[in-house]
Amino acid sequence: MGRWEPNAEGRLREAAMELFLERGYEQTTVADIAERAGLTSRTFFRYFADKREVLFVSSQAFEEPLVEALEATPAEAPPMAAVAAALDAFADLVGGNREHTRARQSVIDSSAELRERELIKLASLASALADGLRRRGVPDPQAGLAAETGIAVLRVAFAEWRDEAVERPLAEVMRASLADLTTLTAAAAG
Amino acid sequence: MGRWEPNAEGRLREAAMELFLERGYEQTTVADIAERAGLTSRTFFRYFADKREVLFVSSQAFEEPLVEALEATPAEAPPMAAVAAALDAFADLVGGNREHTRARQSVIDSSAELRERELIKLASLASALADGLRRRGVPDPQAGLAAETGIAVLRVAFAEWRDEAVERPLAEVMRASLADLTTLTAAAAG
DNA sequence: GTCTATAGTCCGATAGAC
DNA sequence: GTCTATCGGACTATAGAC
Repeated sequence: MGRWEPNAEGRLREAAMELFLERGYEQTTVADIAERAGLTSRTFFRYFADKREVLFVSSQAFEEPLVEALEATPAEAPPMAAVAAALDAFADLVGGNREHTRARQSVIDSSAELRERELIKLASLASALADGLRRRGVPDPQAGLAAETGIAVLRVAFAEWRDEAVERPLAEVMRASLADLTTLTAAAAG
Repeated sequence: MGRWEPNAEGRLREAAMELFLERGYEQTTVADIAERAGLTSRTFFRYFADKREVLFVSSQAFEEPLVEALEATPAEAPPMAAVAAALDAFADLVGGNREHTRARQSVIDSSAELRERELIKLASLASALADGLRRRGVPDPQAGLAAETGIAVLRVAFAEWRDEAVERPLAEVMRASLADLTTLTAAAAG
């Protein structure tokens, strides 16, 4: 047993979520969060680069399982099939916890700066997926295009899944969106 | 001739671009920009909600011509064809000024908070396009999917256009990306 | 136009673990 | 002694309130 309570980062994350839900993101200061966690704001900024980051896992931790799923698909699978595998991995990660996901998302939706942060995380994910495709030999611009399109599908399907009354598994919604996309693009080509 | 020099907003925008290129975005304060424009920082915040906004046109001004182009397509055109018309309008708007666009983009790329702001502008555009499609009778989730996919194509094509050595018109790069996308999605369905 | 709260940075001090 | 985690206080810029 040390001088400090363990898991400072986890305590800060928990305190932040509680306060954001209680009184709103903008009405909560970093000092409030630190105080509830039994720390000072100085310590908060040792763990998180800024106030928004307390709601997000690190880009690396978030991207790794998706890139691994992409890379685990057979080498001969077409690019969008590899992307679809990454989307399945995403569904595995967040699809299990609908209530927690909804609570977190309600905070993000309440603040423009949190929405900005969410978008840059997804852009970073798209970039990681594009790199993974390039390592599989997919040339540019197809690699970037497949990755960005995959993220577009993820965004739409995730929003649909969050809001739907008749609840389907996230992976199912994603697969349906991917199929819709194929129909949409085929129709425009004709 | 009034009491003040005219076009305060334009002068602020120009001063900002100059300073960002001279010494970098983060090394420039709002007070610096206001001073070069002969104004105070208080006035800066009357025209722009925050420091980042000085590099962006208002969402409405940016989105209007694209939504109009989308709505001007024949009613029987498939959703992605209407989106393609919006992308053509985008190419018309920014494709003429490659050097200015490159300079502005180099500033945006230099700062994480500017990249965040750019992404939320594009997300807002996607939302406006989706609304336009819904008004044409395109149901959900197809409307959202077509709009988000269109923005994915825009992003990839724009990045390619900016960086290419053998310069093609932006509209041409966009059309090629859209065709690539059709190929990619068709291959995955098989 | 002034005044103020908050975010975020910097340097250094301190208390324990090893 | 070194290393790591926390705290203290001073500081600037953004942004909003009065």
